[in-house]
Amino acid sequence: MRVRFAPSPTGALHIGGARTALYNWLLARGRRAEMVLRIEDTDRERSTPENVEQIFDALAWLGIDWDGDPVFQSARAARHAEVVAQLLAGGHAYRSTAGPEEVRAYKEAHDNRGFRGEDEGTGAVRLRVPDEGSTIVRDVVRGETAFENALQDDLVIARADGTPLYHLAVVVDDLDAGITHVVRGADHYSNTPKHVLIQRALGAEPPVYAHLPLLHGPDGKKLSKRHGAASVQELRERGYLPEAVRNYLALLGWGHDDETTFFSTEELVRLFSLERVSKSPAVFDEQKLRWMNGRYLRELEVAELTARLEALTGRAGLGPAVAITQDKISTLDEFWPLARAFFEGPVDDPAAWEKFVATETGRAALAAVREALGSLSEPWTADTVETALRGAVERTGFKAKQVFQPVRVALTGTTVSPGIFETVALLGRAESLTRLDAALDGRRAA
RNA sequence: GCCCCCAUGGUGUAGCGGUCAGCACGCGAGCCUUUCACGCUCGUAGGGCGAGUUCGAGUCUCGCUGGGGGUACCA
Repeated sequence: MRVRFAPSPTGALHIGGARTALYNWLLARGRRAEMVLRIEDTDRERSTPENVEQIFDALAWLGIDWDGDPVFQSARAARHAEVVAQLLAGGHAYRSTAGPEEVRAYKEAHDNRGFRGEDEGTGAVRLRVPDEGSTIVRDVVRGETAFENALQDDLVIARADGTPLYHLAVVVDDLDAGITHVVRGADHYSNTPKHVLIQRALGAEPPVYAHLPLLHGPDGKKLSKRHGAASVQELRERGYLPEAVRNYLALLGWGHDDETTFFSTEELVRLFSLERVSKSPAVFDEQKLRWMNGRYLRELEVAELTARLEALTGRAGLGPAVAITQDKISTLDEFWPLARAFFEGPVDDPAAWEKFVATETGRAALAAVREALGSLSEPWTADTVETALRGAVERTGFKAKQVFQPVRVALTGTTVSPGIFETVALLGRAESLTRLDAALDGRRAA
């Protein structure tokens, strides 16, 4: 068994393409079979080196590998030409100058039957499609469908200049590579009878086909940039974890049973089967990905999460901040907004300042806390800080919240931060007192 | 226009002729609580429509409607 993945080589690895890659990969790895990668672009207009590099990066990030060197369709032009010549010689194809106009006219004159041309010895190469019978497409997820040959046009397989067209190229490349299972998007379903027709003309047996349901955006339209993240590159930039993306993507169009939601990659490899792939299109729901990502993120060891965040932000020494923010974030890029105050001082949030610091209770609370913390020496930990702060609360007679929010704003500038005791503990005695004094002096962060 | 596919709550899905139609996200309420989250509890909401087959249909058949895909000398 051998599968192949052929990304659209436009640079971005779209989410739909990523899922197709994943399914192929799971299938191959689960069966100890091979997966080859092919760049389908007969003239390399789209597959620039930069674009191809981006695709490779995205696949690597997702943890999807393949066997052998990637195949560039453009490099196989000679082989394609050879097959075209063979088809011509065998009478399975002919040359015709008929263009779209002629085809339309023919169909109008023939009750919408498929276009049939004359061999003119010049022009584009068209495959001769039988007038009778039908072409059966067998698909693991969709069953069997019969396409009437009489309705199918004699399709162009090579341009007048001899360069091959997609339908011819895929079939030849799959054949030569010994591909046994073609797992691709359902947008190719209606094209499949063409491929089978070419295979028949070549005397070859069709591979096993599996057409995956398309992915849509929340509006039911084809998934695109308008819907937010549309490529795995964007997912990566937004701070999603590859393992979470893999898990989520696997579930878009496939399910194991009625209750399992979390699958390790090993489990996916073991359990995945084409037979359980659903037929109907799915909507990519970033909210659910987000939730799932948060679950994965919280399960990471602090050291591991720290390493990933340091790689992402290019900063070091994030560990302590990571430890107290881990259960508050669901994507990697939610970390910095919560942690920046530890490294860059309080942020400026006038509304928070007005509401909690520039008030009478706020100032009273801060003064009480300044005093309590001022007289607290070592050890300076979340526990000792808590004792001190709770003591201050008691002395003021305020509610805990009335004291803690002003402190939070004084120290971080905002009303949203990690736990207040942990925050004070991490900031340290000197810095905490400095920021408290600044607030008491009415000096707001700039 | 023609051809093909699809159809369970807002979303992803389970079911494979007899279930109180299950699970998860989301949403709502409550609990927890120093903010925001996390976590926990409860709740909300579903088989497009119409026929047929059957003792019995989300599950089988047909029609309709809706959505999607294809229909290039694009991939």
